[in-house]
Amino acid sequence: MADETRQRLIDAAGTVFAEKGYEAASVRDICNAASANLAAVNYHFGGKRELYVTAVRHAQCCRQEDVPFPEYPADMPPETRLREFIGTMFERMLSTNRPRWHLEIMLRELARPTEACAAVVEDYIRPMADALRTILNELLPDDLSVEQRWMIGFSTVGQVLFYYVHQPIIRLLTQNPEGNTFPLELLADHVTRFTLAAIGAGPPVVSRKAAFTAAKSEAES
Amino acid sequence: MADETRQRLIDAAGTVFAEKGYEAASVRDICNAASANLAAVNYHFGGKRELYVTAVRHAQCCRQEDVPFPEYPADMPPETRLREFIGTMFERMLSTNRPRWHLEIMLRELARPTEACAAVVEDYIRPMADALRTILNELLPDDLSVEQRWMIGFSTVGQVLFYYVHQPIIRLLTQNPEGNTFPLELLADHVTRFTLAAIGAGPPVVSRKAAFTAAKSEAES
Amino acid sequence: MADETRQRLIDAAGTVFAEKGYEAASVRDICNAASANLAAVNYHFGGKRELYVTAVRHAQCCRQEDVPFPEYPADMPPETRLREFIGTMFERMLSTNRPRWHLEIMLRELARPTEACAAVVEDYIRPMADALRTILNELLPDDLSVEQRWMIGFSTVGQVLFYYVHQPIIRLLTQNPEGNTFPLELLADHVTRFTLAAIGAGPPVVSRKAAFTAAKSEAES
Amino acid sequence: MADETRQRLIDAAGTVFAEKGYEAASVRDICNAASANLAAVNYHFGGKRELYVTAVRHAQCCRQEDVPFPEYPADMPPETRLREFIGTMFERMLSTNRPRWHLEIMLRELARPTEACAAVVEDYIRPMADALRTILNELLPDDLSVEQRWMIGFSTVGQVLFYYVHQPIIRLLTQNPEGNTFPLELLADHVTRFTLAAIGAGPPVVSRKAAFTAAKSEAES
DNA sequence: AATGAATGAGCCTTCATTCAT
DNA sequence: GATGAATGAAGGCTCATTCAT
Repeated sequence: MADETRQRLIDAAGTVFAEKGYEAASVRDICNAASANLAAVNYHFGGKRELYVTAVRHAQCCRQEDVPFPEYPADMPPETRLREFIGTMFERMLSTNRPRWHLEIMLRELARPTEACAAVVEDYIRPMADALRTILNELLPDDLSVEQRWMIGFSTVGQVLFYYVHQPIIRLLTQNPEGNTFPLELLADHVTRFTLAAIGAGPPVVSRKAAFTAAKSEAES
Repeated sequence: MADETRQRLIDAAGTVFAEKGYEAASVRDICNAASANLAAVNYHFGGKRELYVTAVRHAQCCRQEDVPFPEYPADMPPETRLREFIGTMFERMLSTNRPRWHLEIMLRELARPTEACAAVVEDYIRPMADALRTILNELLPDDLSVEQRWMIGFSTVGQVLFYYVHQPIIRLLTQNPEGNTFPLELLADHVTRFTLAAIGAGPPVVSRKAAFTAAKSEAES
Repeated sequence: MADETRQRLIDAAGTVFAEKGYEAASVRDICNAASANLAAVNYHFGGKRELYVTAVRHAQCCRQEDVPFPEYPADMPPETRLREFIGTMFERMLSTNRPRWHLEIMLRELARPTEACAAVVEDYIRPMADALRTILNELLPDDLSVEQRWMIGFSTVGQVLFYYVHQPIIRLLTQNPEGNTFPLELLADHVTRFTLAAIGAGPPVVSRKAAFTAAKSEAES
Repeated sequence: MADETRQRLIDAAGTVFAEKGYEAASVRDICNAASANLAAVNYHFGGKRELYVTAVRHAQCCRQEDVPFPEYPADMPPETRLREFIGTMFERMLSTNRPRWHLEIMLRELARPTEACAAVVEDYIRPMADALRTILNELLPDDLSVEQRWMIGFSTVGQVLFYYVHQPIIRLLTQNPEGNTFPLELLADHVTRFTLAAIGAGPPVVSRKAAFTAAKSEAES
């Protein structure tokens, strides 16, 4: 019963924190949502802040289990692995199968970090970053500087995250007030091709010979 | 004196709201920061919420004046104009000349929209989106679907925004706890080249013939 | 213009005070209702309290002018004059011709007296009491004590006031939620006859030989 | 301890509300008077308004228990029962044995009804009205209209209530600034006799043959 | 003479927390 | 171990009032 209440509290906290943010969420709401006593939060966790940290930690654990990064076969080409990686990221973020709050609360944390942030980065983000770096290293020349590698990685995940973090703007801009504007697979394909082309590991995202070719030709002539 | 207090209040509100977020910011703090009376907020704006909206509106006005988009000469090639556009975005976001809160408060708004969001999008974001689209249209073939155009645009600005929104993660990941890890010009160059290469309008960001070439060769053989 | 604003302020104050009571009425509401500046109340009257007193004073003046007590012809029998007196009281109170607040504000004052009360009693109530006493004195024997005279007077006006002060209860009790349950003339007739009968100056309000007669007869037999 | 604080709060609220009225009474005052925490009101009652309603409800319960209407013996003549009824009313209202606020708060409610009023009327007033009607029915002929019965009842209780509601005027008029001007028993006797005489169920309140008799004689002659 | 700006005190309410049981 | 009662601090807001113009 003890752990049961504790767990209900964490789940409720996640939902409420994710929806309203840390400050606007009240322990009353959380306890009501968890059908728990008002004092239970302080009893089980010591306070609101600690409950928040616990909820964030819990979220990241769950998220990792939910949509784990695939184990790539040794012979899978890096382009395909990049596609898998990006596809998994999108799925983690935009998939509506699982409770949204697991991700929401983490991204909230990442955009406006609190004491729980460092742990999230180390336990959740850095593994992802490492996985991406491993893939990219296979696609990139060896003589790149560390900064360049970071920037290429950021350009990659920046594209993905944009669709999550700025979903509201996308909806307003495209005047598509409901639902995910673009199918997940389409997005994953696009970002993969965009990235591969940018690093010279694939064809441009647009089929026609574009301005660059023309410009280069001009310069050559 | 009338407008003076009002303005001091807006500035203080911006700072505090940007730093703590809407909920955690207290009218008392704002009034103290503005050396104004506690009741001044209600007198001048009608309430906390209205002050917030006013501050957001003010931020977007200022930001537009601070770092206006340049008027491009008619004969400037679109590649250069894209570089200018991205450079201006980075400057707007990461430049430390002006009070940070102007941008902070807007991005906060865009990630977690309130009633002030729609106005920001229409007045501030959409013009930027239009400017970008105009540039990209010159670089892209005519037969692209609307969705593809949006996605390419999002891939472009997504890279830029990542450096602002996820600054905390970048610092933690690169273990560079202070300052902007990368010089603005470097970032702008990178994103421009990344984007141009992705749409076939420029060379890859990495000089060496990368995996793609190899893969293509394999495929050709 | 000065006096004009002043007068508008008094009228608005009367309405608002009558409707909400002294505490619940705000100078803001009053100034808005009077289309006057927020500071006008303090400028013209010195403060909220003084405005209230002024409004009460004004109300009592107007009320007296509105429905003045008639000048009785010398030969009018006291029974008729009592009927006139009671009729005038009812008219003053329940007549809907004039703005209600003139009376409302005064009765509010009388039930829960403030500093304005004494003036109202002396200028408005006492003359009425004197008029009533004069009438009753003609109907009553000379050897009555002062207390008895007061009590008879109170029994008379108590009946009248009940219909005003406790109008809400009357509506609830008689389950007649709207309007004045009884016509003014009917009420005035009833109270007059009730009073006259009580002091032995008229027949009982009920025609039939009632219990008293029977009881007396029994006692006599 | 739980109910203890609650009760102290109700008592204090009653006193303060009765003295100052709903608006002018502050939760702070009430909590201080009850030696309770400022937040206790919201904790126990949910808010100021609810505390007020609770206090009114409590007042009416207590008042009924304090001075219950007597059970009349079957053979008690209706005149005596009327006297008992009026005496009880006066006792309920003017008796100084019990805290004044029980009644004050109820009469405040009845003169200026809020949401608590309907309950007071149904639970407290209507039983009294029924009791009075039962008594009067025995004294009145059967062919009276409903309106006439109501008016006679109102004339009766109007006399009684006048002494309570308009106590301040009575003191000012009779220039007797302190205490109850008239002994309760005297008042009850007076009102009873006044009423009985009015409905022809008793002798006039004044012994001497009054104007009516004279007038009647004149008319007869 | 009259007003827009500003003030400080006070309002009710909600908060996270603590404590006795 | 777990909870209902109670707390003190702080919240946003409205108030009547004052002041400089």
